[in-house]
Amino acid sequence: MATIYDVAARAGVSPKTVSRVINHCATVKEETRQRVLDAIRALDYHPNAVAKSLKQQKTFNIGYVIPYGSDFVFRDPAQLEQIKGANDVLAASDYNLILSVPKSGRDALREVDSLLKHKNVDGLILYAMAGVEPLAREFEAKGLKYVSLGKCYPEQKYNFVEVEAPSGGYLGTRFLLNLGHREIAFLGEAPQFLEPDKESMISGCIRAYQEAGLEFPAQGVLPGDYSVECGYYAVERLLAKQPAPTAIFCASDPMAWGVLRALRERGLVPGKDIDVLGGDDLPLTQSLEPGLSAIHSKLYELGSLGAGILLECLRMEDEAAREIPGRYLQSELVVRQSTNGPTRDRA
Amino acid sequence: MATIYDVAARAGVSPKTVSRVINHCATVKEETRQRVLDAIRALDYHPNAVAKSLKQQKTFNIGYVIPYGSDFVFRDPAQLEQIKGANDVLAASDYNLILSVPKSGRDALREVDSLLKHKNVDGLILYAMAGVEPLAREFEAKGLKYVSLGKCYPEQKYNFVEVEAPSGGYLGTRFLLNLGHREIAFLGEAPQFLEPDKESMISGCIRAYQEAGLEFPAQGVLPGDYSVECGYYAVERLLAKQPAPTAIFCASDPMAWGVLRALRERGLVPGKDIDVLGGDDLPLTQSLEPGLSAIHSKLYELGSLGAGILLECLRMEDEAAREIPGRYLQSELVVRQSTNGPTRDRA
DNA sequence: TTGAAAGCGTTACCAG
DNA sequence: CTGGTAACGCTTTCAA
Repeated sequence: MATIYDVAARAGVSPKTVSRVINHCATVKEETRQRVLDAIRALDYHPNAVAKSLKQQKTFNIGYVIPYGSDFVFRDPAQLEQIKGANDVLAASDYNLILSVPKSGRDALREVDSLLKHKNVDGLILYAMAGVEPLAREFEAKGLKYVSLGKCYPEQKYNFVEVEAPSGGYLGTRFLLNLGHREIAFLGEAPQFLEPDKESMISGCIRAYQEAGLEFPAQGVLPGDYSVECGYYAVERLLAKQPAPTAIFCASDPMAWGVLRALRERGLVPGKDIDVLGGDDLPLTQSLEPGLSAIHSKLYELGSLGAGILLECLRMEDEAAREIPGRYLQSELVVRQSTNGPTRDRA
Repeated sequence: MATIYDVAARAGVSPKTVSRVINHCATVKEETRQRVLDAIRALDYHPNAVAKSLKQQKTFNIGYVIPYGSDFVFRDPAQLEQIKGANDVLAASDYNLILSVPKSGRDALREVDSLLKHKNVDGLILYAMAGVEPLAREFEAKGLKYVSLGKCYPEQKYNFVEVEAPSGGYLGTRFLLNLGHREIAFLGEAPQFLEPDKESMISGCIRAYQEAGLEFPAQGVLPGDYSVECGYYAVERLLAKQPAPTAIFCASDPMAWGVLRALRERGLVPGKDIDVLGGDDLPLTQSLEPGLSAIHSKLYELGSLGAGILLECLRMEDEAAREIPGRYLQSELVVRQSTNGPTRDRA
């Protein structure tokens, strides 16, 4: 492998001049520049990234840490939308994406250590979920630049991007109430996935009821784990409620898919016999026919914005970079065929 | 940040001795070893991976290259199973996983360049699909260690792991024929996804027909792009065939999901009115109720075995490492509720 | 506009 | 069993 010295020798200049040419920086006489470029081509020279890293104390690697086990990550389409967002931004930059997902959630700390301690990342994207606070605190203590997807602890003010779950719940519930629904069943988030004190989608649902002057049916809420199965198996219990729900609002799309399937099997047609509203509006949902109405959570943007902010951090000088105010992403309602209001003649 | 010199100074030894302790290699007197360990702890010292890389000409990074655009990758559960397999193996090793997925398929070469040329990976996992041959040839020319998931070109003998598609097609078709089906519709692979000359699932289906002494209904084959939509929209054309198919065999699970949905909407119950067989047996399929029968393709193993082979390569001496014979993964049939044979009284 | 030489933090050859 | 010292390949201060 040719080094910068080989190039310098062949071009009859010093390594420094070659370096200047490579980094298109300084003013190099056009003629020498050409000579150097020729030598580079002739030797098929490519600068060694590792050496450059050592010198510049910069690796051009960014770690994307999801401290929750690979089952959770690779089989959840919502996770993948976030990763995709970050990937696309980083692919357009000079940075590499090091994906750090422990096989099991219990190995999380060890994984992160290997990235941090050995300092072969310049910054981190950290997926936030219950239990992540110690990690975030460690990053802060060590002065490591990071941005979290979701808040890592309630008081976090900086360096995060978060989908505002309550506002999604509010939007969806208001919509269903306006359609005339009075018996809505909710398949919400499981407490163990939420940061303590994090406001859930449900709190937004409650607000919508209050605004409408109605009492929120707390007994109509079931916790869910975001999965298809969970939605599928929840239907029996949801339908058992008295009075029977005329609509089901799910905190995630996969749960809604499971609900749709279970309803069909019971001969109930979504959007006709009973309304269903999803909570992510994932690409797969968008390609389903007939369409599932959903709260569109900007998951792709969560990832891309997070990566963008981190890159910005890395460009800034150290001190200021620590404190980029957190950003909230608002959800939007996408109405498709699964929500048409309660069936009058069925009530 | 403390360096090895700081530790050496504090422990009153030379950097070399510290190095020895860190790498648990040489024989260091227990007492000095303890002194060094104390110093390491006291200074919160962590070896710098970049410096180590430079010295050892080894980065401990492995690139996972999918030269096909992030839409394709992050929204295809089958891709993700493969990545998960590789991730889990690498997570248990000392290597980091650098995920290299261009935003658009057209940027593929540029992406790979940045990894290769700057040599900050020790090896590559390359996902093979139509058009990947030049990349593989380049790796070989440069002596870069890689393993491909799928063959990159027909004559490839070494360094690949492949799911044997024809044998899956054979298994599934034989099963359906044995159930008594005579009118089977196939939703196969799209030619643009296949390496030229690669045997498709369909060739295995044909073999099953031949063995049964039946003629393969070539007009019953539709190409698919593996997606849910594709399956959903194909149903109309599949059902239009004369005589009407009693079973639909899909080359991928997502296509089968789309088919199931479209059938339900037409009031046809899978496994009763018409049989459906999927081609991947993805985790999501496994969690569906009632179950979709499917050819279980070992996608997770594809990724994990690929990563395992690459790690093995990296441990070997250069010359020999280039030629690890390719491995084929056999699929298995998983029978669930969607395949029960043709309905006699409907024929 | 260009170059000599030091240094980034390791590892490793060769002495002691 | 341990230590001086030269690499690894690049950047960069300072001087010419």
